[in-house]
Amino acid sequence: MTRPSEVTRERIMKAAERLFAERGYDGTSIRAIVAKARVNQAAINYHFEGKDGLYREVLRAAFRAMTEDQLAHAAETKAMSREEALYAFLRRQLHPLMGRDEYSRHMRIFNWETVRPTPVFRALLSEEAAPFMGLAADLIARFMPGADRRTITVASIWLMGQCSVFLRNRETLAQPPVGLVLDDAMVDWLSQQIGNWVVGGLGRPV
Amino acid sequence: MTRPSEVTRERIMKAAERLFAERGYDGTSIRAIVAKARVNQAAINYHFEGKDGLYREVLRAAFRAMTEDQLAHAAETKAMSREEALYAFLRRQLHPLMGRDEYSRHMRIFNWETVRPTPVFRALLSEEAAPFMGLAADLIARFMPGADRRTITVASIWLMGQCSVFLRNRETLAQPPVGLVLDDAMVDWLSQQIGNWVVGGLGRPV
DNA sequence: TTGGAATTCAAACAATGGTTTGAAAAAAGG
DNA sequence: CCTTTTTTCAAACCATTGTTTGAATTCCAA
Repeated sequence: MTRPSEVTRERIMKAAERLFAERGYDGTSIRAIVAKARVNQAAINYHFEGKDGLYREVLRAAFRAMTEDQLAHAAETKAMSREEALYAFLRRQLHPLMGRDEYSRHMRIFNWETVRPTPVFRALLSEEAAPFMGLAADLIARFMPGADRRTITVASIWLMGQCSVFLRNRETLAQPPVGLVLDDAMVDWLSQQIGNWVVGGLGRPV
Repeated sequence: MTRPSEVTRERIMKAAERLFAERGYDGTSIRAIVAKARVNQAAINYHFEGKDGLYREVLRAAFRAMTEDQLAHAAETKAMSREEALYAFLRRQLHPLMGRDEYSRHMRIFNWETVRPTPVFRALLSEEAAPFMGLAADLIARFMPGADRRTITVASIWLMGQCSVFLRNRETLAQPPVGLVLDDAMVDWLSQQIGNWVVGGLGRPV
């Protein structure tokens, strides 16, 4: 409940989130975090019981913010047509392509986890991923009425992956030989385009 | 040209490839490599001028093998119908889902690079990625005659990304709450399914 | 104001990382 | 066979890492 301790705690969390997003867990040192946060080195052990504990806390916060954001839009999505809902979903997915806001950082942290998930992430996922997956599954089900569970599941994963190749390789794609410029207009066009392909693909399930 | 030195060089390369694929660059220590390769610790510095040099060499070899493999199939792909060619392309992409062969390891090494590309990888990509991209672009062009360059480019990237979500999250998807079992039959079914969606999507470009 | 708890701090610790060293062993060439 | 070069080896080196320590400081309630 004490005020000053909360301040440094918050400073550490903020700095750590940025660094973990940028360089991953292994690439981020305690000393780099405390330098950025302008706190003493021992503070991390005092407040989080080590680097692991800090990472767990950052991951938790990122995950919570992420699902909250998506679930907040769930209600309004239900009111849309299935096509509109799909475009909205894709746009929200592609949004991190621009800017370095909080949402983008969270995506980046999760990206690090995809190659070799830490136990912390695994636990988090098995606890809280269900409602998140449910959103995509609901959306898919509107395009594929009568499909079996496995198909719905795979299609949901497939849908979530539609944008990930652009998200993940953002930096690489911006350079030669591709040279993809990712401004606001481009993201708009991109979600439209991908949306069309997805609608067309799911529209005629063989 | 000396024989014995080539042997240890090869031993190191082989062990390093496996470990880099499994744990990434940062997660792999020199000591772990030499232990697996059964060589002296100083051998890496002697033969590769350090960890960086070894990694560069592994990356180069992986990249070369990869493009060779893809280009080898390019000819036979041209003879197929566009649908058949697409299924073949997808199947080759999804292949690393099973087994721990060389091809799968190479894909895994590249996966590590997508989060934060090393300068080595960047250079390699800008030098040799063009023919690789060209394959996908050619395939796409058969489905989208008359489309402009940008659309073709984006669609090619999109196509290559169709499978990546399954590849990259393989371990995570295998566990609850998704629990995707990835045996031979599943990979077959998966490429078929994705193929259908892609064909449908590209079939009606708005 | 004061006394005890919470927090900060600089310094040191222990472990692990990549790299270097200099001598010993092996191989190659004459 | 002897010399020269190449290759291996055990050990040490040095930088960096996460963590611990114990004293100093700040905070807050009594």
